[in-house]
Amino acid sequence: MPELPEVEIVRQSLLKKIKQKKVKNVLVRNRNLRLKIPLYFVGFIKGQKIIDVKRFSKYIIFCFSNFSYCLLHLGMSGTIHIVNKCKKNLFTNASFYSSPKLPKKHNHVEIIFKDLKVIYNDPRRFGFFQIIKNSKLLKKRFVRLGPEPFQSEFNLDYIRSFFIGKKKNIKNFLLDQNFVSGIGNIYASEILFLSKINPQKKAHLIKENDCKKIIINAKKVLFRAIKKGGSSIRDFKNTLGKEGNFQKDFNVYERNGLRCKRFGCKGIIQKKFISNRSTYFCNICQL
DNA sequence: AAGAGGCCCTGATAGC
DNA sequence: TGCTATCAGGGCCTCT
Repeated sequence: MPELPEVEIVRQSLLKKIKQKKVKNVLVRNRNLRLKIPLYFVGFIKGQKIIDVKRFSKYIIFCFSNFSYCLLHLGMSGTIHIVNKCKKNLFTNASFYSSPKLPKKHNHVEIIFKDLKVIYNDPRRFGFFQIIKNSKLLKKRFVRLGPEPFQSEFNLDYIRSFFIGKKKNIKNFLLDQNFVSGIGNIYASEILFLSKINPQKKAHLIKENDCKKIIINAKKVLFRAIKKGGSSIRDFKNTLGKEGNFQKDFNVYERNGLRCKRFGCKGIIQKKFISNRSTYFCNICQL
């Protein structure tokens, strides 16, 4: 599901709902996520006040009042639901919380506040929570990751020096979180389409002008996707269970066999597996 | 050292 | 209806 824009949508609604609130309780139904939830997890978080909810790349960062943190990565299929406490049913435990279309299976973790709860659901369990005990360790956690496309460090000099002598194709570089972080399989194809670059082009052969296009279009695609509430294909929903809208704006992703949307282009969108990941591009304007 | 490939896991869908 | 195979938006590990 989630690339940078989807994670940002989730972050924004979490911040709005739980900032300055105290964690009343934590319920771990299944600790076997990608990283096993440690035994001290509940005790560590319980009683903490959420002073901020930040994000780096595809990681949500809960910031606690004692200067510790909890990372949350949604993996491929993780979703967050925020459910309000339902006053009407205060005396019946059965429907204590209002829950429109709340999935019953795979609700692995619940973080409970006075007036609402945050539910983590993840069928494939590729997501994880991770306690980070201080800001020094937080910095260390992300030290290997490349800059986000929005950061000034993601500039022409950085990209050009990174690409020197590299024979890996550009599409795999956009997916490489150590080069640039936050881009996933959908937006990699979309960025290369806007930049008119063939996804299989070797990085060391990419000219300065194309690097500039990547810088501009990476920002553009991610920014637009955030504005549209993220992309919903298969299972992404925001914290209220509503779908995003950016999938309607896809130029290439899952459009194989269809006409290129670029004005005047007669191309047909192709699907090709590059390193086992589906990749979409126009056979004419991305030559 | 860089780069390709496998693997973690469940669910939806297609084909027989 | 019910099998099996294939594919999913991520990231880490291992092998060459």
